Amino acid sequence: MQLGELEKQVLQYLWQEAPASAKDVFSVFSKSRGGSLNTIQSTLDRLFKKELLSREKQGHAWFYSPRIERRQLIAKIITQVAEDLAEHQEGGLIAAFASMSEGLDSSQLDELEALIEKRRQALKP
Amino acid sequence: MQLGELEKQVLQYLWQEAPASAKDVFSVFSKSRGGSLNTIQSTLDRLFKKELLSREKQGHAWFYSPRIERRQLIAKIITQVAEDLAEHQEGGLIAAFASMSEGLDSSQLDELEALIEKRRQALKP
DNA sequence: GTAAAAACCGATTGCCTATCGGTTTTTACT
DNA sequence: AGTAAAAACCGATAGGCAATCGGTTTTTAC
Repeated sequence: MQLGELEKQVLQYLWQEAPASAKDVFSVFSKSRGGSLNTIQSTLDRLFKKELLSREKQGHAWFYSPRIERRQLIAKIITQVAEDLAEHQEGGLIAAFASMSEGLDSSQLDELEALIEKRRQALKP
Repeated sequence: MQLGELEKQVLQYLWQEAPASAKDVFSVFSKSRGGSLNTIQSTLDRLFKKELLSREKQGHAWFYSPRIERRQLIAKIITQVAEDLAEHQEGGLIAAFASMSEGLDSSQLDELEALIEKRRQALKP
């Protein structure tokens, strides 16, 4: 899943504020970065075609919302990267964890253990 | 760090077998995928310019080796992805872990805990 | 010193994002 | 219903990067 810079920014915005129309997004982005409404529109369309956004007519205009949570997208991309580069017998997720764990310090390991515990609770019932 | 398909394959090869010359790599790749020696050469060159490979003259030809371990590269790319997409207050690494942990089952959590333990030992002094 | 090997250079193609002008379709109002 | 405004849609273009490879220069080995 390859994402351009503007696509990422638009996604970020929609995770924070959805649903939103092209015009809505444009009115926010035009201040900080200029550009035209059409650019935003085609970016939304590209994200829609990538199935990262859903859309729904509300009155006149399309309103877009993320189809996938931020974390799920991050996990998806990361898993893919790991699968692409890991040794072939290794599973993507565990390979990714193994790779990253080498950069953690003691307190981050604590945080990570807390995450594991949380996840175990979620799996419990 | 954006990598093309051939670049990834060449890296994979070099992690397994280094140092290697363009000709070495070519002789392996030409069988499975065809292409010309020059293509391999410019791919090695691109990876070299990206500082993912080092090279050294051995006799006549350049011999290339990875400058970075497989896991380090995976970790680097993953951290970058996470930083790009995480909420801005969140740290890249922990964000990445948090995202991925949601996809793990119980036995994978066990594996992960073993990794943490191993990492703790490594930090010990 | 010359022939072979390898490196280097430059051009081309193809894919994808970003950009935006212009046209068509839809909506809303009188 | 008829028209004006709004929005969507279409198509073209530019720019960046990987992949590809032909041709030229440099290096090496005998």
